[in-house]
Amino acid sequence: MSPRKNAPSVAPPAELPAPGAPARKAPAPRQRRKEARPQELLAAALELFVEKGFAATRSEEVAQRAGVSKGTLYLYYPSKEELFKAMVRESLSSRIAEASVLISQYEGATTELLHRVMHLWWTEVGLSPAGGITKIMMAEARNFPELASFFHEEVIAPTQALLAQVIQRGIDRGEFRPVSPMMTVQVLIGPMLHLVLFQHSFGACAHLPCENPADVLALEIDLLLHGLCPRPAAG
Amino acid sequence: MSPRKNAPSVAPPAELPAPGAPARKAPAPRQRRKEARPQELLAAALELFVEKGFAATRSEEVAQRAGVSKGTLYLYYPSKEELFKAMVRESLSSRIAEASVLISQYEGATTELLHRVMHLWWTEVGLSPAGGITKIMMAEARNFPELASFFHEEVIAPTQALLAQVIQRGIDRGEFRPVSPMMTVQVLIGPMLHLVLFQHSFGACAHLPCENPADVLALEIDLLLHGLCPRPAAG
Amino acid sequence: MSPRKNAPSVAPPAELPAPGAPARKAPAPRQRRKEARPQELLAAALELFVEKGFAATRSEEVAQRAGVSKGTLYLYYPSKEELFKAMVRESLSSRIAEASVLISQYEGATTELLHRVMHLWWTEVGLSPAGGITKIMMAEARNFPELASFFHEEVIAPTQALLAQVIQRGIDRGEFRPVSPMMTVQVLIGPMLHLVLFQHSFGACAHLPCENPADVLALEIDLLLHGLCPRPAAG
Amino acid sequence: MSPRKNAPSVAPPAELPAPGAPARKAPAPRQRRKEARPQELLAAALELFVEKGFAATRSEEVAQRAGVSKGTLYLYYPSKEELFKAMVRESLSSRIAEASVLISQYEGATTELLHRVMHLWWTEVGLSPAGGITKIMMAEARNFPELASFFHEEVIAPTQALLAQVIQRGIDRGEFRPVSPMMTVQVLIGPMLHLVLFQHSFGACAHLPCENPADVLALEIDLLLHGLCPRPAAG
DNA sequence: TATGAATGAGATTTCATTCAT
DNA sequence: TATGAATGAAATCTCATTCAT
Repeated sequence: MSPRKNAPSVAPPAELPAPGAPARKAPAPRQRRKEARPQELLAAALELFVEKGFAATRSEEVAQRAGVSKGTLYLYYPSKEELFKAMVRESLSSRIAEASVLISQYEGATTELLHRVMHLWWTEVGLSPAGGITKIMMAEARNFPELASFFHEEVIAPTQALLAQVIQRGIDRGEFRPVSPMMTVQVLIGPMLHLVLFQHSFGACAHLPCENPADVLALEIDLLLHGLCPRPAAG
Repeated sequence: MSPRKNAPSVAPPAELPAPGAPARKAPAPRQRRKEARPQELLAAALELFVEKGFAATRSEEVAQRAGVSKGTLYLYYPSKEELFKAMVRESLSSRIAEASVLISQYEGATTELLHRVMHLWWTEVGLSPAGGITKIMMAEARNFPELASFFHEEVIAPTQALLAQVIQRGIDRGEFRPVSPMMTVQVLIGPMLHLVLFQHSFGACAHLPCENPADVLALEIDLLLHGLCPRPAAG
Repeated sequence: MSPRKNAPSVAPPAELPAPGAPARKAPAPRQRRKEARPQELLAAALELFVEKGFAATRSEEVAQRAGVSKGTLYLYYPSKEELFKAMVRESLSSRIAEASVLISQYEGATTELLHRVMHLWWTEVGLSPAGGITKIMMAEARNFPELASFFHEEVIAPTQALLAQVIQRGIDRGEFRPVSPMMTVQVLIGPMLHLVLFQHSFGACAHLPCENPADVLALEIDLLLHGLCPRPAAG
Repeated sequence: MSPRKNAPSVAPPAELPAPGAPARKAPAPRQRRKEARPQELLAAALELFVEKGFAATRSEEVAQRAGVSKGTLYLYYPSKEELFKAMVRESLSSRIAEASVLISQYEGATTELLHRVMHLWWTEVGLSPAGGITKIMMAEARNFPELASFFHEEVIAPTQALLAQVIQRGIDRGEFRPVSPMMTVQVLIGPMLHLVLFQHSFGACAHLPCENPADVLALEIDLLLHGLCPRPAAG
């Protein structure tokens, strides 16, 4: 702390607003809604982190967008890093849990299940800002190893496990060829992630015509399931 | 926040030459081959930009790794941004030209051509540091729109055009189903890019066992060509 | 710079009551004896100011240690500075008054009186946290001039006057050489203060073996009274 | 780094000075004297640290007083803490070495030697700003334990050892009574330190008449050597 | 051509104090 | 009377870029 803060500044300038002036607009209403704050901050953080990345986002900007002051942010999250983690948990961890339920209860064909899981992810994550989180994690992983570990543990590993489970189910039921589940998961995830990353990077730059992502996705699923080559004796 | 503060650089590579060693013996202490300078700077830039991203890379570090002083860097490239562009041209633009030649001269089956093009890209770009450039462009695109435009024009568009040409060739020759070439390109690129991005982000973090990228790639091509579902009457 | 950032607080004393323990059982959860509040705040302030200094002590910490909220502190003392003054009056001013009484009523030899006054100060002030107040005043005097004035007036001047009175008594009664009382006071105070300051600074740092303060003090008094040089004809 | 720094602000406001204006006074001559800088910075640091303490001194202020910018300070010393240490070494460690030489070469009476050592310290350290260093170390020791350790090792311990050596010499030669050297050192140091601390705290506050420090010091030495009590059979 | 000292805007985080409840 | 959420001015340290040599 600076002593200057305590030592009463020599003659505090009379704080009177110019008479007639609009009373200097009291700094802020200083609202108090403790319960809502975390959500608001997390939402602001999500938007900004996705837009600019972790390092390039100023914590003050997050606060501002949430409508509070810089100090208030630190009242709720002790550091930018913790804010980020909270945002990830809020945005992604919960979706993974939902998908897990869907999968374990599903009874139909695995092809159908795969379709649904991928569409679910696409609409719930890919199309929402949350999809951009992966983009920034990829970029900042090496600069913030602790964040990378956290993300792997909290998001990547569970997601891969879930999808591998679906593939395995298809193999067990004779619906799929006997491929390696974990590797196939990579192949499945790849284009979707690519689509999302593209949306959140170049796609956000008002640029050349991107293909319609939904169509690309449909094509991808079709190709992966049935191949690019025509079936020799496809009756 | 600067990443350097948070990310306690994974062991700064001992910059000291072994004592007694001839200090890496630059041809002449002050008069090194000036023609080599740009290449050295570009090589250093490539490594560092890929490792840490554009914003988080300090220009002094680039200079240092190239063995020159900070001022010298600015003698060759008027700003960090121009350095980046030069590095992209050096690392990627030339590879695209090479591929273009290969494709236009190829005479065999398109399936085979696709295999070769993708393997070429994988070994020449994917496995080299140059693969990481895309990672950082995705992350920084929105923060540095001019860089994004440049990259799209110089790299993305040409690459997509090239691959679309291959797909079209396959369709024309009856080897492929009549899909949309541009969309199929996205599907093709997706998993490869994903693989590369992963290698350059989480893969660089000493983490959980990544699948072997080459195997994943092979599987991907196989799946895309022949599908995940077994062929009904695959003689 | 805030010291808290640099000085990784020597193990924040676990603030949690032992689980299951009755949470220190304040008489009534909300309705504690209001009369005790000022004392509790003053006691907390004394401890913390001595430990960390005036500027480096956060007012919230004082409140916390006293078991109230930050706002409550400001209900009793309008600023950190006023809190400090109140704490000084509570801790030191009263002791000076006691000593004054002792001196004016004393009837024996002045040597003896001096012994007693000094021992009194040592046990009542030097050994108690109150001794540390002088340490912080010395350090912060120039940053908080108003506090310095206050302290000089309230503590330093009266103490010196009191001791000068004792010396004068010794001279008047032929027990002491005819020295300057005020200057001799400085000499007397010096080592005691030094001892106290040391205790509250380096002595609190778990360091090299400090000499036993009480022994040092005894030696000091002995030397000042009888000198370091042996008496030529000390029968 | 913030991208905003790199991304060329949308339309840099034309930097033209108002025509006729004095060309905006080029920021600073940007002098270059590398060799002199450390001394200048250390001198500024000494003054300010002594005046305001370690925590309350802003590093920018140090730079300013040395006539350089904030950034330049960090070019020479990587942190405020390191600046402080360098300043201590510059100001105190060298004096201790000098005194050591004086003592080991001295041949006369120990009484005389003690006089000279103490006067030396008084003029070289006590009267110079360097004397204030001890003041701040006492105040900040508990907030900056690492600094405290450093200071003890570098200054306190060597000083005490040196003085103890002198006392021992006096005892060995029969000039002093057989007292404990280390404890006597404390007694010797006490009032001198007190004098110095006082000078640098309350004494700097334009206050009540302080006694003349030199006189107090002389009296102290006289008393310690010959005692306050008159000699029974002194001539 | 090459250097590296110097600059200064800027980013995170802290904390005395206020005030709605 | 008591709370504790909210504010915002500071303080340390970083780094792209300039420019005297």
